[in-house]
Amino acid sequence: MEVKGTRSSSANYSNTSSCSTLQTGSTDEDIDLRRGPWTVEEDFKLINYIANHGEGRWNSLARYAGLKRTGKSCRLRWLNYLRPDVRRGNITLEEQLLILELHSRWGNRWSKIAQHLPGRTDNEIKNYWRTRVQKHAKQLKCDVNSKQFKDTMRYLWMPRLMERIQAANNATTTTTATTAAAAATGSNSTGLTTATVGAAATTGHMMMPHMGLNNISNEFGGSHVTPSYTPENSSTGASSDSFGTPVSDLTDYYTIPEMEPNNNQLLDGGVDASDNLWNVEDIWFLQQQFNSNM
DNA sequence: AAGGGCATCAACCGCAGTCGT
DNA sequence: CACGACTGCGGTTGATGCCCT
Repeated sequence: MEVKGTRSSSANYSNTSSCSTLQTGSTDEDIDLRRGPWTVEEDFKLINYIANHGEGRWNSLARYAGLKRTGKSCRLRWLNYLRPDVRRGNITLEEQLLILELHSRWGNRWSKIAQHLPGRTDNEIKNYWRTRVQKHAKQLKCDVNSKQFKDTMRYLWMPRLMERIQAANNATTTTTATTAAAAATGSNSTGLTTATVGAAATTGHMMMPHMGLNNISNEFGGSHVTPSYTPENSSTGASSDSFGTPVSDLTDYYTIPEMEPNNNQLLDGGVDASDNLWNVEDIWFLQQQFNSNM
C-alpha cells in the first residue's frame, strides 16, 4: 500500500539490528532466527534466490538463500510483498464490491476471495475487512456476522458501490481520447474487467427485490446516483482522504444519527455531503431494520 | 510542541491438511 | 498405518504514522 508514507514496505530499511531473534529448537543447529520487519538485504537475497531457483520448499530455501528466517516467514514475505504481481495501492470500488460479495458467499475464506482479486493477497483483504468493514459493524453496534449487518451490506453498501462504479465507467466512456484509450482495453485501474464487475453486480443475491427499497432497486441501483458524485472522488479516480484511503469506501456510509426520515442533519454534519452516498430514506430504513431486529 | 489515542498493515502464531517415507 | 516435514489458512499482535487535544 502506498499509504501512510515510509512504513508501507514494512522492511526495516534503515536499522537491521532491531529484529528480535528466536531459537528454533527444532533444527540440528542452534541458529538464531530473525523476526520482525525485513531488511533490504533480506529482500534482495530472497528475490535473487527465487529468481534463480524458483519458489517452494521454503524451509530449505531459507537456509540455502542464507536467510536467518523461518520458511514460513520467507513464504509470507514473498507472497504478500515481494512477488512481482502483487498489486499495491488502495482497494478500489470494484474490489470493495467483490470483497463484500464474495465474503457474503464464503465468509472468512480470505485466500479463496483473494483468488478472485488478481494481485491482492489474502492478508490484504483480511486487513481491509477487519479495519474497514468490521469497524462499521462495531459502530453500528451489531455483529459483523449478524443478519442486520449483512442486510446493510447487501441492500445498501453494495448497491451504492455498484452505482459509483457504473457512474465511473460511464464517465470513462464519455471522456477524451486519453481515457478512451484506457477504456478500450476493457479494464479499469483495478485490472478487473467491467464484465467482471458486471458479473459480480448481477449475482443473484446481491439484488434486493423484496425489501421495499424501490428507490435503489433497479438493475444497478441507477436511480440513486448521488448528484454530487464525480469520478474524481471515486477511488477509481485515485482520490484519497487524509488517511490515504479511498474516499468512497465504507467510511462514508455508516453514520446513523437519531433522526426522522425528512431530517437532513446527515448532510449538514458529520460526513462531507459530497462524499455521502446515504440518503435520508436509507438512514431511516436502516434504523427501522436495526430497531426491528434488536 | 507534545503526547495520547487511533488506524493501518506487515508479520507472527497456531492449527489443520497434505505428502512423502 | 504412523510419523514428520512442509504448506496454507485464518486469527492475532506489534510497530508505525497520523490526528486530535
